[in-house]
Amino acid sequence: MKEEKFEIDLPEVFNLGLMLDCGQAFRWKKEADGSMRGIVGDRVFSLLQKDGKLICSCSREEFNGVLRRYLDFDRDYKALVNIFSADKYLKKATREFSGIRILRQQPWETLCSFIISQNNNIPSIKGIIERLCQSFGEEIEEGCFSFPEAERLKNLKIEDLAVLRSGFRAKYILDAAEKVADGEVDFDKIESSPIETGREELIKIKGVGKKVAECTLLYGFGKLEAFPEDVWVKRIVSEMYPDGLPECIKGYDGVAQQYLFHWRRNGKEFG
DNA sequence: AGCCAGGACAAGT
DNA sequence: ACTTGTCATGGC
Repeated sequence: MKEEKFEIDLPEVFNLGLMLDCGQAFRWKKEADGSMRGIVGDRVFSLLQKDGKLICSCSREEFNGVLRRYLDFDRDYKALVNIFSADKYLKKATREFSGIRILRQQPWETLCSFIISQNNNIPSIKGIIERLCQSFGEEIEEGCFSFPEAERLKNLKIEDLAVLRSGFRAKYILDAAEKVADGEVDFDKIESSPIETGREELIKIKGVGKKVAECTLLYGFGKLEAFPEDVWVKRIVSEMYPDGLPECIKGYDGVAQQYLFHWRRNGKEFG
């Protein structure tokens, strides 16, 4: 099989390694040569950021059809970061961790991943997801498995998921698979509706509360006004923004949240 | 060894 | 409408 390559110039605010490993997605791995290897849908991609270019192990058509959207390639993050700089903490966070973009992952994978994330830590989340894919996904290439569809999971029983070691979350995964596969939670509707509709739909799933719903809407549906509040972001809000979030993030609350989350999680408090 | 983790839920005020 | 105990499991 021939290894295709496609190169493209990068926009200004773009850090591939950071955006793929800052708690949005859980399946990308950094290779020895610095490239990132991961799976989107039923394709394995190897991506390398080098000298202002992105080098992709795929064709131009696949980049335009899959990665351009996944990486939020065409949004002007430079302008966005500039708007955020009106706030002093965001100014620091965006400078220190410049180049984070909000990924647009597949909705089902996003939903399922953040159900698994609840009351859990990132290394453990990655392990559970990896075992989920190995156990129930399709092997695309040697050692690379797709994320199993809701239809694949919906008829499984709790015992079948024991291999995941996902604890109390197993029953939540099954309820989500059932409601999504049966259309009781309608992804097309969520995508084409205002965010409030998505919130109402997603929390119909057992084990999906406000936080998981916001994460799904942000990372899976591109609703950048979604604002997930996990323990870290709650600390940020209570310590730095006791009187409310800054006006400058309006409409892009989730983007600001991602910078602050990563900043705080990497040991920064007040600076 | 014990505490915590990108929470949600049910039961109790 | 707010607070609290509980839920599995693993990482550190």
